Amino acid sequence: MPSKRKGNKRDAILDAMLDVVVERGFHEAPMSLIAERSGASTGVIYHHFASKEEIIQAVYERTRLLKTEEFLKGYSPEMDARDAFLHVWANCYEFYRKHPREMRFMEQYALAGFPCVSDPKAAENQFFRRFQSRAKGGVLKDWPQEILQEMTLGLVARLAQSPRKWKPATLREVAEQTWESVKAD
Amino acid sequence: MPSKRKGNKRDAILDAMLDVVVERGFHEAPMSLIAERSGASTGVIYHHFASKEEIIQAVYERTRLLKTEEFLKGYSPEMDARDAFLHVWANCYEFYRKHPREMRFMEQYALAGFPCVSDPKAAENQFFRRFQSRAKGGVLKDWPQEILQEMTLGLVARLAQSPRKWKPATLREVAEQTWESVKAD
DNA sequence: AAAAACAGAACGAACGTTCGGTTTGTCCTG
DNA sequence: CAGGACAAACCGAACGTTCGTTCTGTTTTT
Repeated sequence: MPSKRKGNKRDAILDAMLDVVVERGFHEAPMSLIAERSGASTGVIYHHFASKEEIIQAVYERTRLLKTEEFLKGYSPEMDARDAFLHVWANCYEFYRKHPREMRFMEQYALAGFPCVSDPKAAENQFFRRFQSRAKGGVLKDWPQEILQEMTLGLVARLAQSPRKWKPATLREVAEQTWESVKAD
Repeated sequence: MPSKRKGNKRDAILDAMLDVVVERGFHEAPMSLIAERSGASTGVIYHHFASKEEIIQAVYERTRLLKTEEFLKGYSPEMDARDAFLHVWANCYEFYRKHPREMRFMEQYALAGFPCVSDPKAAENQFFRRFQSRAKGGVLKDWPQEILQEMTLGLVARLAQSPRKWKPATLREVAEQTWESVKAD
């Protein structure tokens, strides 16, 4: 049971919801279990949150913010295009590797039909504005952004999700080959 | 309410479960709604299936079989490597386009922690045996199969999932570029 | 006439939520 | 610095609802 600062159990409740949803799915995530895992009583849970759904939304929002921050860490628009691409690729892989539970939660959240009030791909979009297609003065192939995104960061997400750990050399090769695939000729 | 042959409601129940799960998630998929949507009473549902979970497993298995069949339609191991690749790529895209609900169900099923008794990627694996990496006498880059799979059929799955409909010319270009990315130099 | 398919009311269990009361923290006043 | 007052944090039993499942009986098929 992860205890947090100041005797406040709000974060512990969010952590518990994240864990339980990832382990067992939104079905089979009863409040009684959230209470047990977080070390909070059902009473205090409803002191912090109005409903179960509000907890889930809060986990979503907290994770979305964390992702946006870590994605763009150490990136600046002045970087050379290829370097910037490989840098964010690595950031992205690192994030998903370090936060596999958060990643699974986000995917399940979107798939299960919860309302995504704020764009879950905000981080990706922000980055891709740097690399607009050549027709718009960018350096990438003249394909729709969504396709380019799936070929690059979408691929990273799924590679990081795998239980296998890839050799750094292989990952580097994949990243470089990907860059070759999407950059304008 | 899709009615089926022979007055048998088994299929209608599976269809209803598929629809409801995709629309609302495994949570919020009560039997009462399955009964209403399928036009079957709760009594007859439990005549055909032992439990709610068994219905879900049956939907999973039915979809998995359908997918395996359609993936490899018109494919034979004697085809030229590049042609075979592009052919199955197109099959794959078509399948996901024609069966978006089935696709979402399968993803949610795997994510929500249901036991995958039979390999959900059986179709992909069967196809990829044709294209083993060069180190094993194949024609693809010497990367792990899982990576190659994500770069190719995994990408198709994502593209087909998008609400946007891509131009056939663009798709063809993406397919060809993908082949260039994964084939051995 | 026997079996399979079907209907829908009913049941117990489990769920999300509420409620009354207790502890802990904070800050004001003398 | 003591003490009292107010609020926020907290607990867990209890409530009403809804869920998955069962049961008894009816209709349809073979």
